[in-house]
Amino acid sequence: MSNSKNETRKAGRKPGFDRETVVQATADLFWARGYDGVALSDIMNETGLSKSSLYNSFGDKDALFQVALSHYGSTVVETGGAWLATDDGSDPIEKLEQLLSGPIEAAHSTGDLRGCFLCNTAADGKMQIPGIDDLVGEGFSELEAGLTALLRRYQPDAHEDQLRRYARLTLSVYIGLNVRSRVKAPRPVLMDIKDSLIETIKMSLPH
Amino acid sequence: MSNSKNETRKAGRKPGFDRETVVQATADLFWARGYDGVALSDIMNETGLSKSSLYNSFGDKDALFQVALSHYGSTVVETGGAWLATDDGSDPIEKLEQLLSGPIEAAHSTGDLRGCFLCNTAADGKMQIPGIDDLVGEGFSELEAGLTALLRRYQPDAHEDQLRRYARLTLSVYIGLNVRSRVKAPRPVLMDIKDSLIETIKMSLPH
DNA sequence: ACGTGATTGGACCGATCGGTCTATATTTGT
DNA sequence: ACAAATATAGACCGATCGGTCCAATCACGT
Repeated sequence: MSNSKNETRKAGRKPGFDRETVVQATADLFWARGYDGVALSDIMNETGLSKSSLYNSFGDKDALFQVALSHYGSTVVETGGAWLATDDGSDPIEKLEQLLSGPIEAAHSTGDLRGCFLCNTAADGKMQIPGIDDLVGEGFSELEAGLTALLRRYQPDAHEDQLRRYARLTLSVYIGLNVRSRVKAPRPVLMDIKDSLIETIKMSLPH
Repeated sequence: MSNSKNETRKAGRKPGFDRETVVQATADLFWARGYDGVALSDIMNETGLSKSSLYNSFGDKDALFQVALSHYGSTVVETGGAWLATDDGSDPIEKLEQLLSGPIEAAHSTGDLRGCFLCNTAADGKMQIPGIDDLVGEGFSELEAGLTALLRRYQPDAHEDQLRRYARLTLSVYIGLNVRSRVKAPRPVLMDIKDSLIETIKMSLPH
């Protein structure tokens, strides 16, 4: 008889690793170096797992990448989207400023050139990997929703359509900012982009 | 001495290919599939040249990529920038509309998912390849200059600083648009981005 | 005609890739 | 205690990568 569903209570050795930790390390690798830039041996070195364990627990490289991007989506992107959407009493424009300053400071202050994993993946043209296109789409949708909520808080009287349109504009600017951060575009250029967008929002959604 | 300028005139077999054609084909490959997505064998197949000829005439894979991106810069980007900057009597807003519609139509009408070679390269994180960062920076600068000129034509009275800031904003939006086109973002989303930017320009640089 | 020197195709190379397989270790149900 | 099921390490595999080398080819200057 088989059993109900989840309990296939069988025997077997217990995994000697924490899944979350492994996924996190894998995501960091793919984030920093992209799909082609990461070899299975890199993941083995970083996680301490052997190839068999990786295949056993996650599947092939595509599946590994899928899991990594999914993890990024349910951590960085989701918390980011929620942070944008949350009304914590802060100034919405200030929050927008912080969001856009993120990639700029990452590149110019901390020298972090990873950019945004979602953006990198989208630009990489690796969309044939199963599930990737959906994950990217969902991630961008979450950010869009967060931005829409943020703008709604800034200007509650605006039409929903208009808020969404400016949220989409903002997201596109954010993507462009991330891309240009990766190539170390001069700080004044990036600052201009940030400032002009904020100026635009202020002007288009009068307070 | 017969010869013209520079050379040590020696004997030797003549190259059996047109350099321009080879560079063009190579650029198309790298554009469509990125650095890691193209093998030397792909270039050999596409151009008909053997590995030795490629190494002899261009150098290693990095040099090949460098030449390809440079070619893209001096054709697509340069003519694009010049087209933007030229005052051909057209409506500047209409020209802006055409620019931003480019990636949208490419993805949704012709199914062309190559995006922008410059943007793809920037996002790819392959900046350690010699000369690449400069080429990318120059390309973006050209587009920025073209956009600045375009906006100046739309609103000659605006301050140069403001024009440049909005040109940079436009370029960032354009990059984001290209990235999202590659992942087949829904057409309405992309149209919203385009429309909101144009609305923004109209509002910020009153006619 | 002839030799010099550049061009060319293709064999060849070591390294690395993603992926599989087998032997062994470890845990659980009976 | 024992068998079944799972986890792990590492050897192993074929394919492919970028790059080198060499012998054959060909054009030019003399």
